[in-house]
Amino acid sequence: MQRMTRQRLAVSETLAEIPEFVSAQQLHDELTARGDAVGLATVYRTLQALASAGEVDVLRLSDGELAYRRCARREHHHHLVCRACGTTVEIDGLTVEAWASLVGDSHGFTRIEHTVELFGLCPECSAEDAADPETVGEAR
Amino acid sequence: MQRMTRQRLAVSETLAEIPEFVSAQQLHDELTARGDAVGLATVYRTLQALASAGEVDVLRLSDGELAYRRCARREHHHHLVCRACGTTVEIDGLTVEAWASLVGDSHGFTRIEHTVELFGLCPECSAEDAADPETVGEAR
DNA sequence: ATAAGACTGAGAACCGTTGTCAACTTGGTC
DNA sequence: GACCAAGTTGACAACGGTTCTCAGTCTTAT
Ligand SMILES: [Zn+2]
Ligand SMILES: [Zn+2]
Ligand SMILES: [Zn+2]
Ligand SMILES: [Zn+2]
Repeated sequence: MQRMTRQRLAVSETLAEIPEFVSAQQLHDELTARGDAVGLATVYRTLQALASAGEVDVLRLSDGELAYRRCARREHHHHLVCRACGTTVEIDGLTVEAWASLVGDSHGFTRIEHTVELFGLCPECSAEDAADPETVGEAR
Repeated sequence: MQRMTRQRLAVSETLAEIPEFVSAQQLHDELTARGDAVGLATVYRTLQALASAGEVDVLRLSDGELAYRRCARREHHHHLVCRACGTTVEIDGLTVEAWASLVGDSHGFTRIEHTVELFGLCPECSAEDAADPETVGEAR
């Protein structure tokens, strides 16, 4: 039976207040900074649980680490993420959904799953980039 | 200046003979099995070099590890990979390419990059799966 | 209040990957 | 061919994110 604990609440609520995708470690740091410390192992466990319950989305950053985000919609969707500041836009991929199953079918594959993520520079970071390409960090 | 060594040749040639995506460690094992041993660090270095030279494709498996494959075409493309046996089909994604830049533009994002991979069960593995869903391994 | 068992957290373990550095090639030069 | 500068190798250590362990703690049903 699932129990309600201070730790789970802290993880869940804090995650809800962060609009960008964050790694388990970043969230752990944030919790600590807020004086709401939770063990790192618990942060990992809780995020996994939230993810497999479909309450949060998981994304694998280019360096391989996992990042989590509480998205507005629970239905399947994709993300457009700013590489410099992390700003994230939720995208529904009707076009890609159709494309994916079409491609799968045409090759006789079944049980198709797809990974589709978009990365770029958001409007603000694009402006900075145009002004001086060197200063635009590639944070994620 | 880049030099030609026994090790680089072994890695490059062996990779060319393996039709599936393989991890650095799998390739290292294969080389050892073929009596053509190459140090693990060298396998990693060589694969990185081949990848950044655009000679091989890199894919991140669901467990996070990197896998490499010498694809037939050097132009940008995507993959449809069998989760059970690794069979891989190269896909060109004209539809997704267009979709990705359209979505990026419509949100004012620039320098869009995309990650698009399809996973499923190939025709043979689909047949096994239909016969007995329990026996179909989920190797990758 | 009590007890069963779910949960926590410090630290160890894990595992893919990268760094280190002395010894070993390779390839151009004489 | 001999020589040398510098690219390359590989055993091993180190790294970083994630998972495991397990004794102690807390939640919840009764
Ligand atoms: Zn989302
Ligand atoms: Zn989708
Ligand atoms: Zn390819
Ligand atoms: Zn593409």
